[in-house]
Amino acid sequence: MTTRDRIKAEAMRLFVEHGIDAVSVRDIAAAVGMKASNLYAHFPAKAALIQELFAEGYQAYASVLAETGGQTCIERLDAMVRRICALHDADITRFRFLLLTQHGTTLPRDTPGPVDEVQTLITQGMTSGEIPAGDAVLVTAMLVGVVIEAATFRLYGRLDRDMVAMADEIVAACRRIVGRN
Amino acid sequence: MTTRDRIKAEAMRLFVEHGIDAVSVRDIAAAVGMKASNLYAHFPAKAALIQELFAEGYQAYASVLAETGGQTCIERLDAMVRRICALHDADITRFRFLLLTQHGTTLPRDTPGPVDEVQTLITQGMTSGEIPAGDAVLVTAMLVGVVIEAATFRLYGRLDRDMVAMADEIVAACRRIVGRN
DNA sequence: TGTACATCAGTGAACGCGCGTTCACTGATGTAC
DNA sequence: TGTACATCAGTGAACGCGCGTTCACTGATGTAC
Repeated sequence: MTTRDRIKAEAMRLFVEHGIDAVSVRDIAAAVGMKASNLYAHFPAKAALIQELFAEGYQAYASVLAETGGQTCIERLDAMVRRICALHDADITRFRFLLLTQHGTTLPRDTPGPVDEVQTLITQGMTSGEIPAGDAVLVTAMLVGVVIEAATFRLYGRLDRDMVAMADEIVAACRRIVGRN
Repeated sequence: MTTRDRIKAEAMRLFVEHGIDAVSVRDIAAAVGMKASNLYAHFPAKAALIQELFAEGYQAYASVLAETGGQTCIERLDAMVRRICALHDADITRFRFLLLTQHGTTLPRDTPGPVDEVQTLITQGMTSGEIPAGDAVLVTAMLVGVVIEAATFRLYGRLDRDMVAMADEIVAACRRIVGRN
């Protein structure tokens, strides 16, 4: 693990624990075991570090969705939900970081995010007739909301099962939302 | 409108527009048309102002849910969703503020929030058998997620209809999630 | 084998800045006699 | 009617602080001759 990666890991941990604005570059440096000035040998600015963490995390979720296969749209939707659950459980800190930064950080508008992957799938399903026609964007919003909020409840201790353990119920709800149960 | 209320309104507007940490007490004072020092005649600290805004907004949502009537659980759930949609459309800035502060601000743990109102309803419905048995907390999370994410999509311009205009579709999805469509 | 040099992660001290907050003061307005 | 006083929203200047960032420097390690 390179020094650069250690900085990223410690920074994300601290951001999640205390909030982004409450963590100074001195805090991050101390967690890594160096002085703040040396962070600037690895990142041009604090904002660049945050941006990189966000973009990578967001990208990871988008990639996992983009790679998901399946014969029918419903099968693909099921698989997407399950893979997101698994990805969440594998790195809860990252999920929490994305949750924390989602409102406020802006991304390059051209790169498709996780939401776009779902929206594309739903739109296809409606076009082909596999899914009952409707407002594809609204349906996408509701699907995304179901997964995110379940994870958020887990984050704050309202739910204590892993996302993977709840995946069957979440998948079932998603199927009902799109109208194919 | 008292000076105190003007401070609260301008502060919320600025917080939503630029993010909480990016808005200084000088910014708020300038928006109201006074000097920063005079804010302290109305609020003991910046944090107290934020706390008050959050608590009031959160409370408003909880109250609206608590007051919702209806014969059956499903009727009450429908009504809750519609009232939340209306409340959202009536003050989008407040919704956005709550969205922004939800991760990071902590509330007095004893006061029941909007989420608790929904959870109580779902639990009752499952106990009485009106709603198919299941994990009441998970179902609550998914219901909350559906509404919040639809509003979030609207906030970021992915959806451009008012929440009230989408209420029928949202209500239908909620019914399917609880298993009574 | 020994010496000179290049590389490079990391340091220490300092910078200017804007932050939240305090406090003695002002000046307009209302009230008592 | 005029004077003295209380009230109170608002001001101006200053405070100490921690922030992000810069930069000349250090000291260990590897390499060439």
